[in-house]
Amino acid sequence: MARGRKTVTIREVAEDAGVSLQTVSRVVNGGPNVRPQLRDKVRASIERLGYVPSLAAQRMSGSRSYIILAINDRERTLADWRERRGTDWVDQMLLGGILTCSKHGYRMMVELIDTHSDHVERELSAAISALQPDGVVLTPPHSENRLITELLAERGIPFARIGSNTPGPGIALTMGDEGAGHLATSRLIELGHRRIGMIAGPAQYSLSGWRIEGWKRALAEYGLPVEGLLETGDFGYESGTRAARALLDRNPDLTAIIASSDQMALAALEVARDRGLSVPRDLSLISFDNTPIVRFTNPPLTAIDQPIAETVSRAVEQLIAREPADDGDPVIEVAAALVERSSTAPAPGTA
Amino acid sequence: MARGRKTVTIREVAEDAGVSLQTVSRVVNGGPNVRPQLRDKVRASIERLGYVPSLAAQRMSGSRSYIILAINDRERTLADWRERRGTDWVDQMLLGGILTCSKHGYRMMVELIDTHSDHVERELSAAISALQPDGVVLTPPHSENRLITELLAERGIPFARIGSNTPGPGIALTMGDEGAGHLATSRLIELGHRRIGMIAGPAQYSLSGWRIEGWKRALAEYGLPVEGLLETGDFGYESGTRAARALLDRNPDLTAIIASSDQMALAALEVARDRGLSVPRDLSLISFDNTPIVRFTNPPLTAIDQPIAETVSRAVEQLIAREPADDGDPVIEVAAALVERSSTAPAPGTA
DNA sequence: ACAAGTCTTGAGAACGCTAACAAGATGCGC
DNA sequence: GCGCATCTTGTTAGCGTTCTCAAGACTTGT
Repeated sequence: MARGRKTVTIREVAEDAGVSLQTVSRVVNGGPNVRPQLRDKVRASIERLGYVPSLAAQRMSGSRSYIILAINDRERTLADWRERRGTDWVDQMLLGGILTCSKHGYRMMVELIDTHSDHVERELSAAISALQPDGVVLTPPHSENRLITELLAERGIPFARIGSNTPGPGIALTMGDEGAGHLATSRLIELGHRRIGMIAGPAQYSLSGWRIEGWKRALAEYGLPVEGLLETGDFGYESGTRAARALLDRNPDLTAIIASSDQMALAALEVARDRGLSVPRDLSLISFDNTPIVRFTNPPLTAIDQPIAETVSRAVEQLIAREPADDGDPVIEVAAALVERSSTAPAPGTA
Repeated sequence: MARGRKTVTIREVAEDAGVSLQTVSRVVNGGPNVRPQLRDKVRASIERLGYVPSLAAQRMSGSRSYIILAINDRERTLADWRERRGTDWVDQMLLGGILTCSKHGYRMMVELIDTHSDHVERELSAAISALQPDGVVLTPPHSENRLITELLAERGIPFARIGSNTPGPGIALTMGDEGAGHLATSRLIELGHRRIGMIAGPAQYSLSGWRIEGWKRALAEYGLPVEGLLETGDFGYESGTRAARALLDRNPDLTAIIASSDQMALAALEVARDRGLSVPRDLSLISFDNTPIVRFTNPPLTAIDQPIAETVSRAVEQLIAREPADDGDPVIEVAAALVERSSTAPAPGTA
């Protein structure tokens, strides 16, 4: 079987252009000191032969690997997948990442790792040794995992922590969860709501805590109570059902709920329907994430939009631009926005 | 800045175990002729030092690259993303791919390519030269792009065509679209429907044609008419709206619609609601894809479930297991299933 | 016009691994 | 016990690129 034509190497380009390997390499990498005339000649040869440098060889020669590694939680990803729950979050981060990587001649690779297992270090370590990425993007809950951040810091690999707002090591990229929690709550208060329940995410995600903080701050600003209005879920549908029931059982006068994920909001919507509560007439609902699902529910949900793709994109930009011996790692905020749909309305009995 | 500890190389393992590099290499790759005693000794050293072979170096030395490349349509992916339409399809294929790759010590990389641009060849060629993947997974509409399949065949790179049922070159993996179209249509006929409209996908996707074939076959089996019952969309929401309107305008007696994507089905649902038609009382609806969205619509949609993850997983298995000089490329079918929810009911006026 | 730079180019080593070959050890049949 | 095949281990030569260093060509200031 004809193995097809051999790959074009830098050597062939060098011969074709009548220069040394090193000169071609300089042209390819935009090296500074090459006469324009020669440069054009080399470029012509590259174009004609269709030369593209081999990633593997580039890595081998000790420079960059042109690979950014994205770490996702295997457990959660698998569960989402198995239950066909939709993994839009993964999607978004991948898109933002891949697009930005390709813009800079990089590639993004995804690795699934169990945060909870005691192999975390080993798994991550193996991935890094095999790939030797130029940067790593950590998604929650990995962003907060000390074992992971310390390993990366020790290895001297630049990394970004998505959904974290604590300063280094590693670039932190937050979507302003405290602000988003505050924003959603404030809006409900403006609409006349006084008893606003919160279905938070698991404590293991620090962003869960921040959203709660924002919610509390808004309530405090209006002197509204907090007691008995907080429930915790795991972002999944079932946990949302439990939480919504608990909230409504405990607070007959509840008129609004903020859910920390679309799935939990969907569950709350269903619970409300079961109890004969009309959304938004009797109960207003705001969710977090704004995945495609919430546009097609009945009614469509008002939601906090998480600019995940944008955030990951920013993270990748930072990692690629990063100088090896750079100064302190920044904390970057990509603000979330409130998208109003039809699950929010003035509180019952309001003008 | 301390660059962190250096990566462990095969050389260090060899020294630690007191053997040659080659022996370590053999142990790592499961080479056949190593004395058990030595093998265990080497394994112990590997374990102790935490050695993991460098992907780049492995590729360099002329063997496999341990990389499977997945090609997606940039245009469509970007549009999906921009409009936050949900790219569950991408998700599913990624998951199936990544999981199966990692099971075999491979990695999956995603590349977005414009099918329509005249750079297709160049883009693909560049990706292949840079990555030198051991296999390529083509998703629709790339699966049918001659420029692409010929390029891959010529280069001698094993590849799989998802959503295609025509024999080689390249492994074909179909979800049985003709059968699925037939299945959905038959079910509706069983329910007493006689005027069943079809909103097909774009002709550029060959699976669109197959679904139409299945629909026609089922109708023909019952001597039912086809005329005026076919509309074409582009899988997107807006096109679904247009198609559904056209269908209902032209056929006042229409009692069922099959839509070739969830988005188009959602649009049809909305059109029906606008016209005061109750789903499923007045109009039954079956969609293709079964993405998470359709579980949360009102009513939840009956849908043909596309086993995308499963299919991609099978594709990857095939590619990895592939011997270089293998015999003919197979055509593999991973059958789709009908998931009944609440958008289908007996035709109006039926027992 | 000359010394001291700066720009431009090239030669050779190195990156970490495996393929191909070579050589020594072991087993087998007779 | 000898010759041959087989098993086991080691040695050497790349794979395609960039890095380091060195040498030649060109500037510039005086």
